[in-house]
Amino acid sequence: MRRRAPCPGRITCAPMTSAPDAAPGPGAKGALTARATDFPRWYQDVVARAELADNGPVRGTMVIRPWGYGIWERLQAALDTRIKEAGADNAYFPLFIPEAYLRLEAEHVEGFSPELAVVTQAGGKELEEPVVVRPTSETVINSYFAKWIQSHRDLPLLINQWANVVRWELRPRLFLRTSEFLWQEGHTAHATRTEARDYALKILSDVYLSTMQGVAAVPVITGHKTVRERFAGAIRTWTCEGMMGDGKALQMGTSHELGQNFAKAFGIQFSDELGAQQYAWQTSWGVSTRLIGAIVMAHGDDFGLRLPPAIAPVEVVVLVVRDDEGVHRAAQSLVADLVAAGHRVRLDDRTDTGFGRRSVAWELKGVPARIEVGPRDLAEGNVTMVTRHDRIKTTVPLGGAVVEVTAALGGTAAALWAEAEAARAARSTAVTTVAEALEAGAQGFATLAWSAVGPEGEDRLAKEAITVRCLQGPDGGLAEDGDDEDSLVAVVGRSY
RNA sequence: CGGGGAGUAGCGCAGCUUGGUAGCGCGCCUGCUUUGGGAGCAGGAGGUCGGGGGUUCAAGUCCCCUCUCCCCGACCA
Repeated sequence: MRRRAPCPGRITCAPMTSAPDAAPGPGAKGALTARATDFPRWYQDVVARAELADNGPVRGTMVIRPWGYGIWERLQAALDTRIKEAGADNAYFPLFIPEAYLRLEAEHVEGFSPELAVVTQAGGKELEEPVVVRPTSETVINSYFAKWIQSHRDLPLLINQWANVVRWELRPRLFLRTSEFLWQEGHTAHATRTEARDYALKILSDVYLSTMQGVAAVPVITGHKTVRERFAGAIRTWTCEGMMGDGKALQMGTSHELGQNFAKAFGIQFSDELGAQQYAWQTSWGVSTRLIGAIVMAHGDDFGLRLPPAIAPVEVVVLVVRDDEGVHRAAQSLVADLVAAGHRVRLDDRTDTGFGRRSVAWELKGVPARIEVGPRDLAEGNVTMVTRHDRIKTTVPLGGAVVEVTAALGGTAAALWAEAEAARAARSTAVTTVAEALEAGAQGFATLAWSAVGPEGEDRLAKEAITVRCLQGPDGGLAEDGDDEDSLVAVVGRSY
């Protein structure tokens, strides 16, 4: 990487004086808990100190603060573009669902009933028919699909909605598990099983994998869930599983083949080309604000959050080091140049607050690049650039700062990706027995033949809080329709 | 629901054993000096001690009741 090398055109290339081992310890003022010391505590600290979110007044609820919501908006934009490219249109369905709808699909209601919030009183009186707050919208949406779909010409029907959903949680964790969260849920109906399956896989790769890996720079593995782990009401659940900094897996998104389960429950039928009545084949798929938690836990370090530029609400912050007219002028014009170059920029000219405090604040928030404009550098026509992911400081000529920042931002995502992938590789082990999987799975991902596990092995693993995260084909790719169960590979580990 | 803990300033906590003026750190406000990695000094604001009852001359502290929250055991984006 150019910035590390002694570099012509620059005056100095210095790493920061405080190496990672100079991380603030427990005694330091306002320090973060070290990630290796207590990962859950570190996570909470980062979420709080980076001002991503607060706990809501009702247990399990979450207030998403502007910085956290800014990340969500960037993720949303990336996902929404891809969803539309996949042909789905946005729509909106109601928050309240008749309780009776949930009961129409047996597995579905069984899967969700423990976490339903049910409204029994409204308008000052008991409701004759209780309504549930949607935990997901299969039931309402499909009841309308049944009305809208009459002919094979109405298919495929591809709908997405951005919404909040409620699943009452006993053990809440900000972004990862809250009683209310924001997500996107897609619901589609197709004429054939193959078409539905292909669409579920298209979403998995072209929307989810593309966003998680290409935008958020989080490496994920894909595969399908075991019967035990799959979505209530699906015939197959495809999943994206990321590995967090402590070796635990996080389910970051799922895409389901629903078969004809809901079509039969809700009467979604169409006349085919021959005039015969057929039940539609369906999919549903979703990702949520949990992705923010994934980004924190996959990329964060002892100094706080680290964001890939594509989802950072601010890509570059220009810091006025001290109150000086020339410095202010230079900083302002640099901001203008950066904006003109297409970057999301913020000017920090709060010189009534100490420089160190402001630096630390932006570092905690994970802003990918900072430019420090101070009189000392400026006297020599320079500014200092700091890249967040490696915390390396570089002195660059003022006139070349835009080019330098653009180049640095271009390398940030790749660097974060490489680091996360190396961490995952270091915690991934191939094993052959359930006993070995118990050990390796406690540290990270253990891979072994599914035939060596099976539903019985799954129970054994579950006693140690280890689950099958996904099943893959013999070559490590997605399983093909014709694959023999015994040829599959299981990836197991602890999870959030 | 079973087991373990905690409620005192915005946040984190001490004080309770042995009742006697409500404290500390961080944060916040004002002023001055500062500002190139969490600044210093001085001054200041901020409290129904979770709630109710009782004992006592006197309760954050002792007794009874009650509420809430957190952590560990069965599900999930």
